[in-house]
Amino acid sequence: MMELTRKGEYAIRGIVYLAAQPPDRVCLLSDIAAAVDVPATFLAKIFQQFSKIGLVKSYRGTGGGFLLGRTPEKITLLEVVEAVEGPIIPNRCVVGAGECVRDVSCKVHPVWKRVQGQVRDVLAGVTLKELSEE
Amino acid sequence: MMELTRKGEYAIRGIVYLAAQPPDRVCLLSDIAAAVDVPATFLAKIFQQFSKIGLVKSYRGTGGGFLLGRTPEKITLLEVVEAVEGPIIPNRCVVGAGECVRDVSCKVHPVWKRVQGQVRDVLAGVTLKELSEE
DNA sequence: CCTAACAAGACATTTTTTATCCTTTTAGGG
DNA sequence: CCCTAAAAGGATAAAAAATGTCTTGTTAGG
Ligand code: SF4
Ligand code: SF4
Repeated sequence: MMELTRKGEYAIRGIVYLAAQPPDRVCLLSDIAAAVDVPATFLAKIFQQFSKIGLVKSYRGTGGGFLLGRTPEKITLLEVVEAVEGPIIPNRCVVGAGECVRDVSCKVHPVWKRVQGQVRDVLAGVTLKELSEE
Repeated sequence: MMELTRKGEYAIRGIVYLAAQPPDRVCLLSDIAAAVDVPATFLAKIFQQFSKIGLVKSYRGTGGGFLLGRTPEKITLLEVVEAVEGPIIPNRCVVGAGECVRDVSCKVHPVWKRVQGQVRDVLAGVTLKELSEE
């Protein structure tokens, strides 16, 4: 239960690698993939998701590649994870009202809310800066 | 990410229902299943898992059924969840050393440890007693 | 020995994960 | 203007996990 998928793990490895590079070094996807040992085609999909929400900037054509969208200290692990895995949902009832008919009186419901909060807090408390320093 | 499966949700609903019954009322699986709206055959599998580790006691034959293995205040939500979902594993590297070749120097690794700890703490802090009181 | 009830294992279906491939778009350089 | 580099996007496929069903076996009571 509660396991990060490979996609999530790959996403983190990829963007942490990017964060560890000199600030304006444009990185090729193929280089990142090789460095962090992830299938290049799969990492491509991941970085496309990053790109759409501005976590990374992408440049096409010769001399193209990827750059971090913001400075590493402004990107949290929570953002990275949620970018590819979607929101942190320990149980479907935390999505919103109406997901479960029992949620009004359910005693378990608030527990999942608490779990969600704790996980989010931990992940939001870590930035790419800390993760990329050696 | 991090979503409880139906199995886990069903497990909780089933055992919370059992905890809400009078202490020595033997409950039929079919009754529990109907009460908590879970497919009876699926719930059977779940209760078999509970039974193996003593979370519930089972009796076969006429007049048989299920009883809670311990008093509700001695059973935590963590036990229930782990009984059917396995241990709380936010990322495979928290399973143990050697799961990931990078774990020695990895900065992300301790974050997952922290997540694991927080989730376990929340779930371990809730007992069936609290969940079954109205 | 007949019936009630759980146990156990095999099987089937659906969904999710984990990719791969192909075509398109964008950009730079000669 | 073409050629090449590189990312974007979409379709597809294989593998794994989740979700559930079915059949048969076991245990106990009457
Ligand atoms: S925890 Fe309660 S509210 Fe949430 S899905 Fe389960 S029954 Fe519904
Ligand atoms: S977080 Fe680090 S140690 Fe854990 S699986 Fe990822 S790379 Fe390996």
